[in-house]
Amino acid sequence: MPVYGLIDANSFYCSCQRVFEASIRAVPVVVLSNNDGCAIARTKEAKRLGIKMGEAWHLVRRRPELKGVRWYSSNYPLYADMSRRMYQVLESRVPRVEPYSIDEMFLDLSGLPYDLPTFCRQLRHEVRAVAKIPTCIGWGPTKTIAKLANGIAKDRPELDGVCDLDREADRQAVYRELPIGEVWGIGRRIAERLQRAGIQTIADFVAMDSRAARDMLTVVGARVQSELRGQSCLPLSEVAAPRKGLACTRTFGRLVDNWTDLREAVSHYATTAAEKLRAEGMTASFLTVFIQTNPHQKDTSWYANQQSCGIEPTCDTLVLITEALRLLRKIWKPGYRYFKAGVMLDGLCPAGLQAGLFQTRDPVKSSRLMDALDAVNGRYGRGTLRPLSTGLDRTWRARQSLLSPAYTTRLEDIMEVKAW
DNA sequence: TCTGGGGTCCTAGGACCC
DNA sequence: TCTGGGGTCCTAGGACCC
Repeated sequence: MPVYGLIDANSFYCSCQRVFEASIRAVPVVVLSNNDGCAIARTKEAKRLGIKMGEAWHLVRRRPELKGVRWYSSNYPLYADMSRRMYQVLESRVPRVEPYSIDEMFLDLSGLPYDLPTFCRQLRHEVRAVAKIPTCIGWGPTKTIAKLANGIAKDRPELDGVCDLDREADRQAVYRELPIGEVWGIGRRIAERLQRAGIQTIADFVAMDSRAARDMLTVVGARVQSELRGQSCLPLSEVAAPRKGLACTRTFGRLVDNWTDLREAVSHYATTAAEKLRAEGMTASFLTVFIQTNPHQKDTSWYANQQSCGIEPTCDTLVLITEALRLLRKIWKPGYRYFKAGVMLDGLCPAGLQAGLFQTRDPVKSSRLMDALDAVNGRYGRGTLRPLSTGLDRTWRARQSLLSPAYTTRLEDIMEVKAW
């Protein structure tokens, strides 16, 4: 029988901030989304103060009881690097590890010659000691059960950060207690639909006729049900599937009402998207540009539109900018105050695989230019060398009023320790 | 002052073809 | 001339995840 584990960092982004700032280790900490819009990570102290996931920060921060909360703009390069460190520790101790998200990894714990509760406690302590990140671990016969166990480990401090749902009897007890909405893969909509049908707890759902579950919730719901019954449907995969698309989209720091700024922003997003593409050694053959005014204000001043086109597979920044701006010209309407824009790339293929029969550009020249661009920016920092169309002032950029240093990924930001 | 930025998978329905 | 079935591909939209 397989045993799947799930290790999940506690308040990951906040924990990353705490690694480098001893003074915030015991105080409530919040990390904000791009543009300092809403709270996307909270420590348990912050949760206790009633700060909800996704709450608009400009509203929350006025509450008097939140005076002592320390908050940060999100710093993704830092979090990505801390995630890598966490993975390295796990990889050295567990035969197979599947990175699932930036702060979660599935573990294959099948057939290990250890007592699992003891082993998992040690694993937690090692991640804490080496990568400096606090975690919880849950496990069971399927990924869905491991995920559920992980949630329980988080909620119940008396479990010392681990939860074992490998035994049927333990699961049944848990299933009777927990609402169906707690299950991975059952979101708000589906939970509501199930509740209307009289299904409240996980036990109710597990007992539901499989055909009825399938008819109501399609194959997705049927799979969740099987997994909860202990039949594994979601295998562990150590190699990430090649991604299908990527995007660079941003809310502006202020509303943008003129063509020049919008053009700069879209050029900038196309540049970033192209950099991501090259970093993964891919080309794209489908490009989408979208713009929108404030979606929270849908009256006559609201406008949203998008345009897509197929392109000769490329990862060339200049080509992507040209195409993106051509699409932008088609959808741009003057007189609106734009709130957000984005560039999305699809039809991703490994670079160098499919040289088109009727190549209209010189691929050697393009790839040399892009290599040079990436080399300069790699050495002297992103954006050192960039197309002029991405703008000089860039006043539309998102707010990041409290961005912490990139402690582990930028040499200038490395911590200085003075001893005397 | 005013609300994130990514991704995935599945299904339904239309177009088109044999 | 009329009618039927079945397959593929594409897209939009919904639901989920972090």
